[in-house]
Amino acid sequence: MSLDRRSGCPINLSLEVFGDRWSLIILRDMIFGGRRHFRELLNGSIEGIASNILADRLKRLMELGMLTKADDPSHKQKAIYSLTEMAITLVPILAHLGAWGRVWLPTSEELSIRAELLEKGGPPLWEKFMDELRHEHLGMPLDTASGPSVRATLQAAYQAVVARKALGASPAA
Amino acid sequence: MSLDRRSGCPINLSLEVFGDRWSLIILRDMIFGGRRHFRELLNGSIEGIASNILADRLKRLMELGMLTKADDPSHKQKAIYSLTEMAITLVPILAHLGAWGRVWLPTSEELSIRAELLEKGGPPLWEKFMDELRHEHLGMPLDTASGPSVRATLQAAYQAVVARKALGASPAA
DNA sequence: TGCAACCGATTGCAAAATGCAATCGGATCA
DNA sequence: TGATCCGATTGCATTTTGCAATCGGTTGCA
Repeated sequence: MSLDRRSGCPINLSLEVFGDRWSLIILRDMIFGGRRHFRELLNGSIEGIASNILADRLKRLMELGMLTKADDPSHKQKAIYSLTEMAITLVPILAHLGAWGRVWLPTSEELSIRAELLEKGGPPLWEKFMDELRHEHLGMPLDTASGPSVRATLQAAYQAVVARKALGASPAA
Repeated sequence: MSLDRRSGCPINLSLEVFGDRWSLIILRDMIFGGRRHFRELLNGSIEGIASNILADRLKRLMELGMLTKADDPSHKQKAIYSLTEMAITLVPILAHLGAWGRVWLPTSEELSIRAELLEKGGPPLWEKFMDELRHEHLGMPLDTASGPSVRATLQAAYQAVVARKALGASPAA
């Protein structure tokens, strides 16, 4: 919250941007979950952020240039949040972070399948995903004719794991 | 500090490890600064961590399996902290983070030169650096006959920038 | 031998951040 | 018209942080 004890070190400055418990969670939900509205972020994330913290972090991320806010034309009260290029370029970092967490931390299978696919896809997949995000959030044209979106692919893999687990421990046996 | 509101998501779990203001700063100083002792970490880092916070984070990072502590044979009171493999594999993440910060945040020239070199070196340089860290911290043999250490190279570049700036604005004009 | 400096922490206390539940005024929907 | 949803905001208890002083012990030096 401070922004003052800064030291010009890239890592330190990066930590001042998302070195807290929630900022990167919000960005994760926007990037991978496709969430754009306050309520979606409030109720959608598994971790359960409080509304005042969410409001504060959205404001802070806007001030830092990671997000922009606009009126949702379909609903006079709805605000729609968009990622900036600055936030979209976090995708490789999030991919690395997910890969590291998958190796070293007790991740759950259904929630780490996306990290696994993202890791396996490597930089080309990240680039495709970033292009899709630029399209969604910045209105850029989609130059690569593409097939299913990366997010849809990740989501489908997640659903497949959830469905398999719901059928019981030994589904195809 | 919680470790409870966990959600199995790799990114969330990663944030529970170093999603705070100081943990990653400490690891940065150990990795890039070569610091191994409490006092070095306390007085060495530009950002000025408090001693109680440092003690708490070192303990926490040990509990998480990122660090180990041992007696320094040269001094009965000195403790020497070592990185584990889990911490050493953060090097690519730190490299990416530094690269991102260098692009998007107001980094200082002398403190970002290391991030720049690390970025330009790419994965091969990171691997060499990680091997050196494994040698220093885990006692592994150095298989690649190597030339100057990565840390020394980064440090020399930093010193060169500092020296150039100390000579005044237009040194070679 | 004495004494200052240094070792890794720990303590007490003030300030700030966070978590939580209730609530706001307005817009939308039935 | 009334229930529901919208993005927040408020008040308050709890937790975390920052800061300075200090701890008991070790070391280096005169």
